[in-house]
Amino acid sequence: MSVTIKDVAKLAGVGVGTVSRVINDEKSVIESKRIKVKQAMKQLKYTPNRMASRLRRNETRNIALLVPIVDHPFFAKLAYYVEDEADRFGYSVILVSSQQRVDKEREIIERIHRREVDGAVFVTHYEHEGIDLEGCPIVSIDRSFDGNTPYVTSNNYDATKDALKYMIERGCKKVGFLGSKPLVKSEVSERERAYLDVVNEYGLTPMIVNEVMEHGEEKSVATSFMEKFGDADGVFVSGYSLSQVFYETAQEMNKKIPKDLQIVSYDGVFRQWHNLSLTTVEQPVEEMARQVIRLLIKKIRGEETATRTVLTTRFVLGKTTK
Amino acid sequence: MSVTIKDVAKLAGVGVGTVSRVINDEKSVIESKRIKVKQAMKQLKYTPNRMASRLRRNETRNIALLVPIVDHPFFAKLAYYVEDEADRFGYSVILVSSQQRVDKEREIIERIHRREVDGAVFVTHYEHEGIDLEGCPIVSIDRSFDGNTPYVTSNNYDATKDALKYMIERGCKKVGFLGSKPLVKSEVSERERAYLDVVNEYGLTPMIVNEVMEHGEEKSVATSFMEKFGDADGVFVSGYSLSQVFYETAQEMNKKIPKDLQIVSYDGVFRQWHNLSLTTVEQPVEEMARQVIRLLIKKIRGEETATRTVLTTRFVLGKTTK
DNA sequence: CTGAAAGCGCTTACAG
DNA sequence: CTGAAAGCGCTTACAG
Repeated sequence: MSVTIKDVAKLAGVGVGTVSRVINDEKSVIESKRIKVKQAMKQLKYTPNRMASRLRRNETRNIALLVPIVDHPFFAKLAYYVEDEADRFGYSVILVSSQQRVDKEREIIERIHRREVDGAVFVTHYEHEGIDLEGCPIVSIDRSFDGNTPYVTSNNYDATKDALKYMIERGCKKVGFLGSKPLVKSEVSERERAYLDVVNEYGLTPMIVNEVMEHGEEKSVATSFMEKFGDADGVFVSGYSLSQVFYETAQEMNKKIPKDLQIVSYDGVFRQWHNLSLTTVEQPVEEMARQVIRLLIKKIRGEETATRTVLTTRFVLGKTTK
Repeated sequence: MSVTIKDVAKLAGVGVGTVSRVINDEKSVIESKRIKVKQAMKQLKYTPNRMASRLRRNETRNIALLVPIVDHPFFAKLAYYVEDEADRFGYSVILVSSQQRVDKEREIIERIHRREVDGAVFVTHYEHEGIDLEGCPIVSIDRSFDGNTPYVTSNNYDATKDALKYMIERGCKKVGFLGSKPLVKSEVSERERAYLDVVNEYGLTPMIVNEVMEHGEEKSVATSFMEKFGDADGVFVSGYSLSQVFYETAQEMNKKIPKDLQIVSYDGVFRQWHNLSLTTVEQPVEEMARQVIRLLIKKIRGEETATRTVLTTRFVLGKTTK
């Protein structure tokens, strides 16, 4: 029904191979034929059918981006740059929010097997047993998906340590750590390790709330921290949502910030989206996104890649530290 | 190289047609053969190649979502629900941020022609001449893309009118309107129309700043409003980013909110992302997303659809009105 | 440089 | 109910 390469070939008086070569800009085609073909294409309003060429070439030029939820500043920003970078390489991004659906990762892997996508970026944090990743181009953020997949992360340990020292320099005597524990082995855990080392180094008493947490439980977690450690004069909060909720909780409890309580957050790349100016260890989201895509494309092409790529955060002063 | 339907057929001792029927759950296949086929599939670790079936069936099961920028609360939320709803119908969403790239809409239409996607949701606002939309399943938000495409919108006029009346009831004598003018004919313009009608009805002096604005110009636009109409005691702000920036600007100018200046915003669905609690005409983003996908799928299937779908907003009181 | 032909891996009338 | 065959619209050795 629709116009195909055959119709063009017939009208131009050449073989289908030649038309194909013109479409794909192969220089081998002689100029006169090229012109004829182009004319025929225009005349017939021909557009190549990608499904066909993809089947032949066995590549989809699509990649999947799996995030826990797009409707979250960090992931939205990540999605934005992932799409932008992928686009530069001629890839499209299929967006998938795993939400709480544990099986979404399996599904994406299935999609790779089914040749719906060429590869995937995983930003979710579930654990799986016995997943077959043979020949599945996957890259990740903050953790190696299966101990083998390349991933991009930030300098969690050093940045946390520096931030904590800054707080201590600014007078904090009782510094706490508030976070949500990753479900899997993740570089995010380095933040707690840094905290423990600092506490140790300065002879402080550890005040930690760092349990596995689901989206939506921020408020109760923040509250429980304040109940346990209401006398903290400084808190390092790991994670954007948690930081925000914690800030609000502290305010509701009439804490003077930063006078009585200083707060530093890891993740706060979103100053433009809220008017609360947290002092923040800012992750280089854009660079993380671009790197992760470059890694993925290398994997798709079968090239060697680094397993661990560490990018540097930036310490940004806001109004929650002295 | 990879295992195909032929290999399965051979191992199971049936024809490829039968294997295909098993894959697609056609009940016609006799149980004994079905079992054999399934066994063979498992044994060979067979996964059907989607590219092939898509070519045959001439459907990609992908749709494109074109937003100005995903890294924005409204669009992120929209993307989230669009993906969720599309998923229910077995469609995947290819995310595209148009950014300032005017030609992205054309590109998406090209992709439909090239059979990369089955259809598209447009949430961008550029104008095009002579685009051929014949047989292109496209749906939109807040405006009809070409006067023909179905779209989903909210009750802009009524909601704005109600909000303004609320402000007047709460004592506002000098109510202004701050917005960014849509580049194309859009239902968003109804907000300004409602404002003008209210001003007229109550015999007020119109105070309007509503020019075409690019992403990033919020601050200067907000400032220019305050310079022109510094004596306003109430402002209706159209748009999320603008509301937030305007609020900050007013605060910097030491306006007491809501005592001296009341603010109502159209769009503020993002209370969880910032701790600024604006009184807001809240758009039903989730419902808009779901409706837009259902419309699109109808179009893809060639069914009739309504051209204009209007959903109802909710007036949510925050701390910026008395 | 280029045409004819095989083939990518499915689906689907068709005939039985 | 099911097998053999045609065909979806391309790409790509192959031979010339």
